[in-house]
Amino acid sequence: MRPISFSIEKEHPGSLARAGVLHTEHGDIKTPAFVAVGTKATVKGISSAQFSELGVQTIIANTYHLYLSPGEQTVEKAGGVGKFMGFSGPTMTDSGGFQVFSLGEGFGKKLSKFLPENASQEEGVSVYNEELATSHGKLAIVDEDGVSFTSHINGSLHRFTPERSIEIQHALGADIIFAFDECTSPAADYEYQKEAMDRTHRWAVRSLAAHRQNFEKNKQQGIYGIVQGGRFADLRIESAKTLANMDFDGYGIGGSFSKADILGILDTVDRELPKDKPRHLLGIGEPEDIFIGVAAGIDTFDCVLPTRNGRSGGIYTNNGKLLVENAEYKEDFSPLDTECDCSVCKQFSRAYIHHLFRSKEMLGPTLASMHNIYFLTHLVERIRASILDDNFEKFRDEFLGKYKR
RNA sequence: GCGUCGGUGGCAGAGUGGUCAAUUGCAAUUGGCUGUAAACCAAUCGCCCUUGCGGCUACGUAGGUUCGAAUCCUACCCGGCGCA
Repeated sequence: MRPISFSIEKEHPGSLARAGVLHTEHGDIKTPAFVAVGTKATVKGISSAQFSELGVQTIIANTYHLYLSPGEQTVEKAGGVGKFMGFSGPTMTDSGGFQVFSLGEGFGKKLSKFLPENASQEEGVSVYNEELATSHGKLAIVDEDGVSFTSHINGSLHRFTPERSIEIQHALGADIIFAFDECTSPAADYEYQKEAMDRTHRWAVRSLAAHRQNFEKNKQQGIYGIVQGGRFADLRIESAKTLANMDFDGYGIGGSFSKADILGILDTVDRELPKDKPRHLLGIGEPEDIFIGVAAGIDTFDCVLPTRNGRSGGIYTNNGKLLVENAEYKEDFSPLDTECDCSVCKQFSRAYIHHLFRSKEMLGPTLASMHNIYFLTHLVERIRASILDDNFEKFRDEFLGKYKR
Protein backbone atom coordinates (compact mmCIF):
# COMPACT_ATOMS: atom_id res chain seq x y z
CA MET A 1 0.00 0.00 0.00
CA ARG A 2 1.46 3.27 -1.09
CA PRO A 3 1.32 6.33 1.17
CA ILE A 4 -0.66 8.15 -1.47
CA SER A 5 -3.40 6.79 -3.64
CA PHE A 6 -5.69 8.19 -6.22
CA SER A 7 -9.28 7.36 -6.94
CA ILE A 8 -11.23 8.67 -9.88
CA GLU A 9 -14.80 9.66 -9.14
CA LYS A 10 -15.89 10.65 -12.56
CA GLU A 11 -14.42 10.76 -16.00
CA HIS A 12 -15.62 13.36 -18.40
CA PRO A 13 -16.91 11.79 -21.59
CA GLY A 14 -15.69 14.37 -24.08
CA SER A 15 -12.11 14.78 -22.92
CA LEU A 16 -9.47 13.43 -20.56
CA ALA A 17 -10.87 15.52 -17.72
CA ARG A 18 -11.62 13.70 -14.52
CA ALA A 19 -12.63 14.40 -10.97
CA GLY A 20 -11.04 12.37 -8.22
CA VAL A 21 -9.60 12.20 -4.77
CA LEU A 22 -5.93 12.05 -3.94
CA HIS A 23 -5.52 10.35 -0.57
CA THR A 24 -2.54 11.14 1.63
CA GLU A 25 -1.67 10.49 5.23
CA HIS A 26 -2.49 14.10 5.99
CA GLY A 27 -5.86 14.08 4.35
CA ASP A 28 -7.58 13.97 1.00
CA ILE A 29 -7.23 16.33 -1.91
CA LYS A 30 -10.29 16.64 -4.06
CA THR A 31 -9.20 16.96 -7.65
CA PRO A 32 -8.88 18.85 -9.83
CA ALA A 33 -7.21 21.02 -7.21
CA PHE A 34 -5.19 24.16 -7.10
CA VAL A 35 -2.07 23.78 -5.00
CA ALA A 36 -0.96 26.98 -3.30
CA VAL A 37 2.73 27.72 -3.68
CA GLY A 38 4.51 27.93 -0.37
CA THR A 39 8.09 27.99 -1.54
CA LYS A 40 9.71 28.90 1.75
CA ALA A 41 7.12 27.16 3.91
CA THR A 42 4.81 30.10 3.59
CA VAL A 43 2.22 31.09 1.07
CA LYS A 44 3.54 34.61 0.85
CA GLY A 45 1.48 37.03 2.85
CA ILE A 46 -1.01 34.43 4.06
CA SER A 47 -1.14 32.51 7.32
CA SER A 48 -1.77 28.79 7.33
CA ALA A 49 -4.62 29.56 9.71
CA GLN A 50 -6.49 31.00 6.73
CA PHE A 51 -5.99 28.04 4.41
CA SER A 52 -9.27 26.34 5.01
CA GLU A 53 -11.28 29.52 4.63
CA LEU A 54 -9.43 30.18 1.36
CA GLY A 55 -10.03 26.69 0.03
CA VAL A 56 -6.37 25.71 0.19
CA GLN A 57 -6.27 21.93 0.41
CA THR A 58 -2.57 21.54 -0.07
CA ILE A 59 0.60 23.51 -0.66
CA ILE A 60 3.90 22.92 -2.42
CA ALA A 61 7.15 24.03 -0.83
CA ASN A 62 10.60 24.10 -2.34
CA THR A 63 13.60 21.92 -1.65
CA TYR A 64 16.26 24.41 -2.72
CA HIS A 65 14.84 27.26 -0.68
CA LEU A 66 14.22 25.29 2.50
CA TYR A 67 17.60 23.63 2.21
CA LEU A 68 19.25 27.04 2.17
CA SER A 69 17.10 28.37 4.93
CA PRO A 70 16.38 27.23 7.57
CA GLY A 71 18.02 23.97 6.44
CA GLU A 72 16.20 20.69 6.00
CA GLN A 73 17.28 19.41 9.40
CA THR A 74 15.52 22.24 11.15
CA VAL A 75 12.35 21.47 9.24
CA GLU A 76 12.75 17.80 10.08
CA LYS A 77 13.11 18.59 13.78
CA ALA A 78 9.98 20.71 13.52
CA GLY A 79 8.14 17.61 12.35
CA GLY A 80 8.15 18.26 8.63
CA VAL A 81 7.24 21.19 6.44
CA GLY A 82 3.51 21.01 7.18
CA LYS A 83 3.90 20.98 10.91
CA PHE A 84 6.63 23.60 10.71
CA MET A 85 4.27 26.03 9.03
CA GLY A 86 1.32 25.12 11.19
CA PHE A 87 -0.60 23.29 8.50
CA SER A 88 -2.02 19.85 9.14
CA GLY A 89 -3.11 19.10 5.57
CA PRO A 90 -1.28 17.40 2.74
CA THR A 91 1.93 18.94 1.45
CA MET A 92 4.27 18.59 -1.50
CA THR A 93 7.83 19.64 -2.13
CA ASP A 94 9.32 20.52 -5.46
CA SER A 95 12.73 19.04 -6.06
CA GLY A 96 14.75 22.14 -6.90
CA GLY A 97 14.67 21.31 -10.60
CA PHE A 98 12.99 24.58 -11.43
CA GLN A 99 15.89 26.46 -9.85
CA VAL A 100 18.17 24.80 -12.41
CA PHE A 101 16.34 27.02 -14.86
CA SER A 102 15.57 30.13 -12.84
CA LEU A 103 19.06 30.40 -11.39
CA GLY A 104 20.70 28.99 -14.50
CA GLU A 105 19.66 30.00 -17.98
CA GLY A 106 16.90 32.19 -16.64
CA PHE A 107 19.06 34.18 -14.30
CA GLY A 108 19.20 37.89 -15.00
CA LYS A 109 16.87 37.49 -17.94
CA LYS A 110 13.30 38.25 -18.56
CA LEU A 111 12.27 34.71 -19.32
CA SER A 112 9.17 32.91 -18.28
CA LYS A 113 8.28 29.28 -18.65
CA PHE A 114 6.30 30.22 -21.69
CA LEU A 115 7.88 30.89 -25.01
CA PRO A 116 6.63 34.33 -26.08
CA GLU A 117 4.49 34.37 -29.21
CA ASN A 118 6.75 36.11 -31.70
CA ALA A 119 9.80 35.28 -29.81
CA SER A 120 13.18 36.59 -30.32
CA GLN A 121 14.50 35.40 -27.02
CA GLU A 122 16.88 37.02 -24.64
CA GLU A 123 15.37 40.41 -25.10
CA GLY A 124 15.07 42.56 -22.02
CA VAL A 125 17.46 42.01 -19.21
CA SER A 126 16.06 42.68 -15.83
CA VAL A 127 18.52 41.90 -13.14
CA TYR A 128 17.26 41.73 -9.62
CA ASN A 129 20.65 41.62 -8.06
CA GLU A 130 23.03 43.17 -10.51
CA GLU A 131 26.09 42.39 -8.47
CA LEU A 132 25.29 38.72 -8.25
CA ALA A 133 24.38 38.54 -11.90
CA THR A 134 27.51 40.20 -13.17
CA SER A 135 29.84 38.31 -10.91
CA HIS A 136 28.37 34.90 -11.63
CA GLY A 137 26.48 35.18 -14.91
CA LYS A 138 24.34 32.31 -13.79
CA LEU A 139 23.92 30.62 -10.48
CA ALA A 140 23.29 27.07 -11.61
CA ILE A 141 25.52 24.86 -13.73
CA VAL A 142 24.37 21.45 -14.91
CA ASP A 143 26.46 18.35 -15.40
CA GLU A 144 25.61 14.67 -15.78
CA ASP A 145 25.71 13.94 -12.10
CA GLY A 146 23.84 16.96 -10.82
CA VAL A 147 23.76 20.71 -10.51
CA SER A 148 26.07 23.16 -8.78
CA PHE A 149 24.26 26.15 -7.35
CA THR A 150 25.58 29.44 -6.18
CA SER A 151 23.27 30.57 -3.42
CA HIS A 152 21.25 33.57 -4.51
CA ILE A 153 21.33 34.68 -0.89
CA ASN A 154 25.02 34.83 -0.11
CA GLY A 155 26.92 33.42 -3.08
CA SER A 156 27.98 30.24 -1.33
CA LEU A 157 28.37 27.09 -3.42
CA HIS A 158 26.02 24.11 -3.17
CA ARG A 159 25.56 20.83 -4.94
CA PHE A 160 22.34 19.01 -5.76
CA THR A 161 22.20 15.54 -7.19
CA PRO A 162 19.04 13.47 -7.57
CA GLU A 163 20.03 11.53 -4.46
CA ARG A 164 20.67 14.71 -2.49
CA SER A 165 17.40 16.29 -3.54
CA ILE A 166 15.50 13.21 -2.44
CA GLU A 167 17.41 13.09 0.83
CA ILE A 168 16.46 16.69 1.55
CA GLN A 169 12.87 16.02 0.57
CA HIS A 170 12.82 13.09 2.97
CA ALA A 171 13.84 15.44 5.74
CA LEU A 172 11.27 18.01 4.68
CA GLY A 173 8.71 15.26 4.96
CA ALA A 174 6.01 16.28 2.50
CA ASP A 175 3.41 13.73 1.44
CA ILE A 176 4.35 14.10 -2.19
CA ILE A 177 7.89 14.70 -3.37
CA PHE A 178 9.24 15.20 -6.87
CA ALA A 179 12.11 13.63 -8.74
CA PHE A 180 15.02 15.95 -9.39
CA ASP A 181 14.76 17.19 -12.97
CA GLU A 182 16.23 19.79 -15.23
CA CYS A 183 13.78 22.49 -16.12
CA THR A 184 15.08 23.94 -19.35
CA SER A 185 14.78 27.41 -20.79
CA PRO A 186 11.90 27.85 -23.24
CA ALA A 187 14.54 29.17 -25.60
CA ALA A 188 16.46 25.91 -25.62
CA ASP A 189 16.75 24.30 -29.03
CA TYR A 190 15.66 20.78 -29.88
CA GLU A 191 19.07 19.29 -29.44
CA TYR A 192 19.58 20.69 -25.97
CA GLN A 193 16.02 19.92 -24.99
CA LYS A 194 16.55 16.29 -25.89
CA GLU A 195 19.84 16.13 -24.08
CA ALA A 196 18.27 17.64 -20.95
CA MET A 197 15.29 15.33 -21.21
CA ASP A 198 17.47 12.24 -21.43
CA ARG A 199 19.43 13.45 -18.44
CA THR A 200 16.21 14.08 -16.56
CA HIS A 201 15.19 10.50 -17.28
CA ARG A 202 18.46 9.22 -15.86
CA TRP A 203 17.93 11.43 -12.85
CA ALA A 204 14.40 10.09 -12.54
CA VAL A 205 15.74 6.55 -12.24
CA ARG A 206 18.17 7.71 -9.58
CA SER A 207 15.56 9.77 -7.73
CA LEU A 208 13.15 6.87 -7.68
CA ALA A 209 15.83 4.45 -6.50
CA ALA A 210 16.95 6.83 -3.78
CA HIS A 211 13.40 7.05 -2.56
CA ARG A 212 12.50 3.36 -2.70
CA GLN A 213 15.73 2.52 -0.92
CA ASN A 214 14.67 4.48 2.11
CA PHE A 215 12.28 2.04 3.71
CA GLU A 216 10.85 4.43 6.22
CA LYS A 217 10.32 7.39 3.91
CA ASN A 218 9.08 5.22 1.10
CA LYS A 219 6.22 4.20 3.35
CA GLN A 220 5.36 7.79 4.22
CA GLN A 221 5.90 9.81 1.07
CA GLY A 222 4.86 9.38 -2.51
CA ILE A 223 7.12 10.38 -5.37
CA TYR A 224 6.25 11.92 -8.74
CA GLY A 225 8.40 11.74 -11.84
CA ILE A 226 8.56 14.80 -14.04
CA VAL A 227 7.87 14.77 -17.75
CA GLN A 228 10.08 17.12 -19.75
CA GLY A 229 10.70 17.72 -23.44
CA GLY A 230 9.90 21.41 -23.64
CA ARG A 231 7.72 22.53 -26.50
CA PHE A 232 8.52 19.57 -28.70
CA ALA A 233 5.66 17.13 -28.92
CA ASP A 234 7.74 14.10 -29.88
CA LEU A 235 10.08 14.65 -26.94
CA ARG A 236 7.13 15.07 -24.62
CA ILE A 237 5.66 11.78 -25.74
CA GLU A 238 8.99 10.04 -25.42
CA SER A 239 9.41 11.47 -21.94
CA ALA A 240 5.94 10.45 -20.85
CA LYS A 241 6.44 6.89 -22.14
CA THR A 242 9.80 6.58 -20.48
CA LEU A 243 8.55 7.79 -17.12
CA ALA A 244 5.34 5.79 -17.36
CA ASN A 245 7.47 2.66 -17.26
CA MET A 246 9.14 3.70 -14.05
CA ASP A 247 6.32 3.20 -11.62
CA PHE A 248 6.21 6.54 -9.94
CA ASP A 249 3.29 7.28 -7.63
CA GLY A 250 2.24 10.14 -9.82
CA TYR A 251 3.54 12.38 -12.55
CA GLY A 252 4.47 15.99 -12.81
CA ILE A 253 4.57 17.77 -16.12
CA GLY A 254 7.26 20.38 -16.06
CA GLY A 255 9.21 22.71 -18.22
CA SER A 256 8.08 25.14 -20.79
CA PHE A 257 5.41 25.21 -23.43
CA SER A 258 4.53 27.39 -26.30
CA LYS A 259 1.21 29.01 -25.65
CA ALA A 260 -0.14 27.85 -28.95
CA ASP A 261 0.12 24.12 -28.52
CA ILE A 262 -0.02 23.54 -24.80
CA LEU A 263 -3.33 21.75 -25.13
CA GLY A 264 -2.15 19.39 -27.82
CA ILE A 265 1.03 18.58 -25.97
CA LEU A 266 -0.66 18.00 -22.64
CA ASP A 267 -3.31 15.89 -24.24
CA THR A 268 -0.86 13.57 -25.96
CA VAL A 269 1.40 13.46 -22.92
CA ASP A 270 -1.39 12.44 -20.62
CA ARG A 271 -2.50 9.69 -22.95
CA GLU A 272 0.89 8.11 -22.41
CA LEU A 273 0.74 8.34 -18.64
CA PRO A 274 -0.99 5.70 -16.53
CA LYS A 275 -4.57 6.73 -16.18
CA ASP A 276 -4.95 5.69 -12.60
CA LYS A 277 -2.17 7.87 -11.28
CA PRO A 278 -2.40 11.55 -10.41
CA ARG A 279 -0.88 14.15 -12.71
CA HIS A 280 0.38 17.48 -11.59
CA LEU A 281 1.01 20.37 -13.97
CA LEU A 282 3.92 22.26 -12.51
CA GLY A 283 3.74 26.00 -12.35
CA ILE A 284 0.75 26.60 -14.56
CA GLY A 285 -2.12 28.58 -13.30
CA GLU A 286 -3.75 31.24 -15.44
CA PRO A 287 -7.46 30.40 -15.51
CA GLU A 288 -7.37 29.79 -19.27
CA ASP A 289 -4.50 27.37 -18.82
CA ILE A 290 -6.18 25.51 -16.02
CA PHE A 291 -9.17 24.73 -18.22
CA ILE A 292 -6.78 23.47 -20.85
CA GLY A 293 -4.95 21.36 -18.32
CA VAL A 294 -8.09 19.86 -16.86
CA ALA A 295 -9.36 18.98 -20.31
CA ALA A 296 -6.07 17.21 -20.92
CA GLY A 297 -6.39 15.16 -17.76
CA ILE A 298 -4.41 17.19 -15.23
CA ASP A 299 -5.45 16.69 -11.62
CA THR A 300 -3.47 19.27 -9.71
CA PHE A 301 -1.93 22.63 -10.54
CA ASP A 302 0.35 24.97 -8.70
CA CYS A 303 1.20 28.49 -9.64
CA VAL A 304 2.80 31.55 -8.08
CA LEU A 305 0.56 33.95 -9.95
CA PRO A 306 -2.22 34.46 -7.40
CA THR A 307 0.27 35.50 -4.75
CA ARG A 308 2.79 37.20 -7.02
CA ASN A 309 0.12 39.17 -8.83
CA GLY A 310 -1.60 39.79 -5.54
CA ARG A 311 1.49 41.37 -4.07
CA SER A 312 1.54 44.00 -6.77
CA GLY A 313 -2.17 44.63 -6.93
CA GLY A 314 -3.13 42.28 -9.78
CA ILE A 315 -6.57 40.94 -8.97
CA TYR A 316 -8.40 37.98 -10.50
CA THR A 317 -12.11 38.45 -10.98
CA ASN A 318 -14.86 36.64 -12.82
CA ASN A 319 -14.75 39.50 -15.27
CA GLY A 320 -11.04 39.32 -15.91
CA LYS A 321 -8.01 40.68 -14.21
CA LEU A 322 -7.73 44.18 -12.85
CA LEU A 323 -4.99 46.29 -11.32
CA VAL A 324 -6.45 47.63 -8.11
CA GLU A 325 -3.71 50.21 -7.76
CA ASN A 326 -4.88 51.98 -10.91
CA ALA A 327 -6.38 55.45 -10.55
CA GLU A 328 -9.85 54.33 -11.56
CA TYR A 329 -10.31 52.40 -8.32
CA LYS A 330 -9.50 55.28 -5.97
CA GLU A 331 -13.14 55.76 -5.11
CA ASP A 332 -14.59 52.48 -6.25
CA PHE A 333 -16.28 51.19 -3.14
CA SER A 334 -17.37 47.89 -4.63
CA PRO A 335 -15.58 44.64 -3.71
CA LEU A 336 -12.63 43.35 -5.72
CA ASP A 337 -14.97 40.92 -7.43
CA THR A 338 -18.69 41.45 -7.05
CA GLU A 339 -19.30 37.75 -7.66
CA CYS A 340 -16.83 36.52 -5.07
CA ASP A 341 -17.74 35.13 -1.66
CA CYS A 342 -14.33 35.37 -0.07
CA SER A 343 -13.88 37.16 3.23
CA VAL A 344 -11.95 39.97 1.58
CA CYS A 345 -14.72 40.70 -0.87
CA LYS A 346 -17.32 40.51 1.86
CA GLN A 347 -15.57 43.04 4.02
CA PHE A 348 -13.38 45.38 1.98
CA SER A 349 -13.70 47.66 -1.03
CA ARG A 350 -11.48 48.23 -4.02
CA ALA A 351 -11.01 51.79 -2.81
CA TYR A 352 -9.70 50.59 0.54
CA ILE A 353 -7.36 48.03 -0.96
CA HIS A 354 -6.28 50.62 -3.54
CA HIS A 355 -5.44 52.91 -0.65
CA LEU A 356 -3.49 50.17 1.15
CA PHE A 357 -1.38 49.60 -1.94
CA ARG A 358 -0.80 53.30 -2.52
CA SER A 359 0.25 53.71 1.08
CA LYS A 360 2.46 50.66 0.87
CA GLU A 361 0.66 49.01 3.73
CA MET A 362 1.43 45.29 4.00
CA LEU A 363 -2.24 44.44 4.43
CA GLY A 364 -2.83 45.35 0.77
CA PRO A 365 -0.73 42.53 -0.68
CA THR A 366 -2.13 40.18 1.93
CA LEU A 367 -5.77 40.89 1.15
CA ALA A 368 -5.12 40.76 -2.58
CA SER A 369 -3.28 37.46 -2.24
CA MET A 370 -6.03 36.01 -0.10
CA HIS A 371 -8.65 36.95 -2.63
CA ASN A 372 -6.59 35.60 -5.51
CA ILE A 373 -5.89 32.32 -3.78
CA TYR A 374 -9.56 31.97 -2.99
CA PHE A 375 -10.41 32.82 -6.56
CA LEU A 376 -8.13 30.15 -8.00
CA THR A 377 -8.97 27.40 -5.53
CA HIS A 378 -12.65 28.02 -6.05
CA LEU A 379 -12.35 28.25 -9.79
CA VAL A 380 -10.82 24.79 -9.78
CA GLU A 381 -13.44 23.65 -7.31
CA ARG A 382 -16.14 24.85 -9.69
CA ILE A 383 -14.41 23.04 -12.51
CA ARG A 384 -14.49 19.88 -10.41
CA ALA A 385 -18.17 20.35 -9.75
CA SER A 386 -18.80 20.87 -13.45
CA ILE A 387 -17.08 17.58 -14.25
CA LEU A 388 -19.17 15.79 -11.67
CA ASP A 389 -22.27 17.43 -13.14
CA ASP A 390 -21.29 16.63 -16.69
CA ASN A 391 -21.22 20.21 -17.82
CA PHE A 392 -17.50 20.98 -17.92
CA GLU A 393 -17.59 22.54 -21.38
CA LYS A 394 -20.60 24.63 -20.56
CA PHE A 395 -19.00 25.98 -17.43
CA ARG A 396 -15.72 26.58 -19.24
CA ASP A 397 -17.34 28.50 -22.06
CA GLU A 398 -19.43 30.56 -19.70
CA PHE A 399 -16.53 31.37 -17.45
CA LEU A 400 -14.05 32.20 -20.17
CA GLY A 401 -16.66 34.15 -22.09
CA LYS A 402 -16.96 36.53 -19.20
CA TYR A 403 -13.39 36.36 -18.03
CA LYS A 404 -11.86 37.18 -21.37
CA ARG A 405 -14.61 39.51 -22.60
C1' G B 1 16.23 98.90 6.29
C1' C B 2 21.32 96.84 5.62
C1' G B 3 24.11 92.38 4.73
C1' U B 4 24.12 87.54 3.03
C1' C B 5 22.55 83.00 0.80
C1' G B 6 18.97 81.17 -2.33
C1' G B 7 14.65 80.91 -6.04
C1' U B 8 15.16 74.74 -11.69
C1' G B 9 9.79 70.58 -14.36
C1' G B 10 3.93 67.83 -8.97
C1' C B 11 7.81 67.56 -4.71
C1' A B 12 12.98 67.08 -3.24
C1' G B 13 17.29 68.19 -5.52
C1' A B 14 21.55 68.10 -9.69
C1' G B 15 23.30 71.27 -13.43
C1' U B 16 26.64 76.89 -13.16
C1' G B 17 27.99 79.80 -21.16
C1' G B 18 26.83 75.42 -26.25
C1' U B 19 25.82 68.06 -27.01
C1' C B 20 19.75 70.80 -21.63
C1' A B 21 13.19 69.80 -22.46
C1' A B 22 17.29 69.67 -18.43
C1' U B 23 21.04 63.88 -14.06
C1' U B 24 18.76 61.42 -9.95
C1' G B 25 15.08 60.09 -6.27
C1' C B 26 10.03 60.37 -4.92
C1' A B 27 5.15 61.10 -6.66
C1' A B 28 2.02 60.23 -10.94
C1' U B 29 0.18 57.22 -15.44
C1' U B 30 0.13 52.51 -17.66
C1' G B 31 1.74 47.67 -18.38
C1' G B 32 4.05 42.93 -17.14
C1' C B 33 4.52 38.68 -13.97
C1' U B 34 2.75 30.97 -15.09
C1' G B 35 7.18 24.26 -10.41
C1' U B 36 8.91 32.52 -6.40
C1' A B 37 16.37 35.19 -7.38
C1' A B 38 10.21 39.12 -7.02
C1' A B 39 6.07 43.40 -0.96
C1' C B 40 9.13 43.00 -7.81
C1' C B 41 10.18 44.75 -12.78
C1' A B 42 9.38 47.84 -17.15
C1' A B 43 7.68 51.99 -20.06
C1' U B 44 5.85 56.90 -20.00
C1' C B 45 6.08 61.34 -17.32
C1' G B 46 6.29 70.44 -20.46
C1' C B 47 2.83 71.39 -24.86
C1' C B 48 1.89 70.15 -30.21
C1' C B 49 2.15 67.12 -34.31
C1' U B 50 3.00 63.98 -40.05
C1' U B 51 6.54 60.87 -33.26
C1' G B 52 11.41 63.33 -35.94
C1' C B 53 18.70 63.41 -33.86
C1' G B 54 10.60 67.67 -35.61
C1' G B 55 8.11 72.43 -33.88
C1' C B 56 6.90 75.48 -29.74
C1' U B 57 7.20 77.26 -24.70
C1' A B 58 10.24 76.71 -20.35
C1' C B 59 14.89 76.89 -15.09
C1' G B 60 11.15 83.63 -9.92
C1' U B 61 9.83 88.40 -13.17
C1' A B 62 11.61 92.10 -16.69
C1' G B 63 15.54 93.71 -19.39
C1' G B 64 20.71 93.16 -21.08
C1' U B 65 25.65 90.86 -22.70
C1' U B 66 26.72 86.86 -26.34
C1' C B 67 26.69 83.62 -32.59
C1' G B 68 24.52 80.96 -28.26
C1' A B 69 22.08 81.81 -21.34
C1' A B 70 19.01 77.47 -16.49
C1' U B 71 24.16 79.01 -16.35
C1' C B 72 27.12 85.93 -16.95
C1' C B 73 25.24 91.31 -15.83
C1' U B 74 21.28 94.89 -14.02
C1' A B 75 16.70 95.97 -11.71
C1' C B 76 12.58 94.18 -9.39
C1' C B 77 9.64 90.31 -6.72
C1' C B 78 9.73 86.23 -3.21
C1' G B 79 12.06 83.08 0.75
C1' G B 80 15.91 81.60 4.62
C1' C B 81 19.56 83.41 7.92
C1' G B 82 22.30 87.49 10.46
C1' C B 83 22.41 92.59 12.11
C1' A B 84 19.35 96.61 13.19
